[in-house]
Amino acid sequence: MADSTVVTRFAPSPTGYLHVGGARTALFNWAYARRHGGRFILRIEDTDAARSTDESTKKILEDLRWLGLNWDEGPEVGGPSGPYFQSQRGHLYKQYLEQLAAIGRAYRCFKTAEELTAAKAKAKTEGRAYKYDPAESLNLSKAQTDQLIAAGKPFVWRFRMPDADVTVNDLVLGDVTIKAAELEDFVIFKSDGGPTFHFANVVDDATMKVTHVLRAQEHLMNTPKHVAMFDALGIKRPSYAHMPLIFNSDGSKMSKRDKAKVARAAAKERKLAAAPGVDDAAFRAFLDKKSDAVEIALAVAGVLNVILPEIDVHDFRRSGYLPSVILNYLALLGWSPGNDLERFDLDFLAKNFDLERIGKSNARFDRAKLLAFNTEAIGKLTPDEFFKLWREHLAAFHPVYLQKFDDARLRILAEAYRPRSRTLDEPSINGMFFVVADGDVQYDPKAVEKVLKKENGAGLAMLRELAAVLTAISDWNGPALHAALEAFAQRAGKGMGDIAQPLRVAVSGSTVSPPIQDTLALLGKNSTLARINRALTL
RNA sequence: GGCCCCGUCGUCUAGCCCGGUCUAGGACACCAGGUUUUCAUCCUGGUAACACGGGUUCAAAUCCCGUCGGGGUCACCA
Repeated sequence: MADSTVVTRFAPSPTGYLHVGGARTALFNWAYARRHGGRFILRIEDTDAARSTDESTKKILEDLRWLGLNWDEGPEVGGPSGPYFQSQRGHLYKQYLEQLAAIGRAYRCFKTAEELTAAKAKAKTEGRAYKYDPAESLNLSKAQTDQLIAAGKPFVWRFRMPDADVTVNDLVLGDVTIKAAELEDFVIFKSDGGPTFHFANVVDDATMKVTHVLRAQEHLMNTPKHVAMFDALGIKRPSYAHMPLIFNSDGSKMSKRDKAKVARAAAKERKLAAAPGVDDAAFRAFLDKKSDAVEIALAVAGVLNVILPEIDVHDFRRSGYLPSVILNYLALLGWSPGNDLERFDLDFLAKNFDLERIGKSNARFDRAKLLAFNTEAIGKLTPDEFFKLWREHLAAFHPVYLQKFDDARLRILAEAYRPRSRTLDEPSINGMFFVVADGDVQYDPKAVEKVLKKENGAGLAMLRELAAVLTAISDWNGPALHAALEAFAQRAGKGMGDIAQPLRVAVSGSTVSPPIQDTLALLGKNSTLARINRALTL
């Protein structure tokens, strides 16, 4: 039964990429709307002009689309309640502010930030909890107010909270009551003439006729403010559902700074003196924890070859996770369908998602489990599906492959890696030796020592014999190579592993590659022999 | 610190609302074997939890209270 009255929204502020926590919020709102045949709105909360960027908006839209979370109303698709950028809805906020002012529920406050800070400090030294005292502002006469305005004194507008306890009927947590004494008159219009988050949020939810607000639990203490405004405006409150938070596996908050932390630790441990493309001052600031710039973290990670923790949806995309897997895993963080069911897709959520089964306790993000889900999902892909997805991944993150390989060869490479890939990025990284010139293969010293030089160069001796065997092969393809190598192994009384490893190190530089006959076939006879000859000189 | 929310294996959770079927189920991780041409898979088995203390009851993971622990929030950020 379609309940067309349900309207949900996802309202990110465009200050960076789409965070996984935000993605889950979007997912739940999307799923709830779908489940009830309602509408899902995307709204950009860019009231903070200093931090919001168009670039970020673009990225967030792109990530949502990549995930498959399509919105019925919002940027780029329009809708009856537009515009969908708060920066373009100023007239509405003004209008509702006037309405509140007219009924005495909004008033000017001329207190400066310094005065407020001082009052807070005083309360602290006196050991009492600070609470904004509205008396002075409320007692200002019309004449006094006019005079202050005429004098150009800056002011904010505050909302007059009711002198009563406020109960929020949360669909996940149940009734939550906050005592009147805990609530204070908060700012709804800043001195720069723009609305604060609280006000814009409420006016928009009201004018967009949002019926259900599904958001993270960190907003719980904002909700009394929000419902009080709905009440003052005489507008029916939407239903609220606050969901548990998502943390790192160590219990810390998942934040962009995690990337800086990991990169900084690596830079210090390896005594990195500079990072490419980063000027010295900025780099030093980064090391001194004065800056957590993501660009610097990425540059450091690049030279030191360390993997930064994934935080944003885009990070997981770059790491080669499938959108369906991210969605599935995220849904499990805070929701469960019961019946020991764990693998499901968007379609399932659109049919089965409900608020009753949202959990109340915070969850930790477990990358190992995400990886396991991804491994399984990739294992189920057909060769064609894998090829298509990997090709897209390469186009976005490793275009060098598309320059070096035509689709026919790329398809063969894809098939060599498909059964041994847990992410779309693993083959991209592990297969680098396929796309570099023969003379540029990087030899891993440990692999060379262990496989080629150990025991008086037994591996090298083996390689010399193999070079002769391979040179004699005219029919250069997987099955033929396999047959030839196996025959040689028989004659030499060796196991396949004894011959494969020296060859693998010689042609790839490492101990890891697809099955050796496939690797050699893909590389071609010339490259194979050239690399073996080079390895012989190591 | 005030206020608010939460508390089942290492992690995510099922079970809790409607006490008995729970000697607490699943998944991931971990451990031990096995398959394998490296890697990645794959197969088999195993370890592992109701935070603690009271109470209610014939019976409590399930209901009540307290303690402890974790988290959120206290901006002219959102």
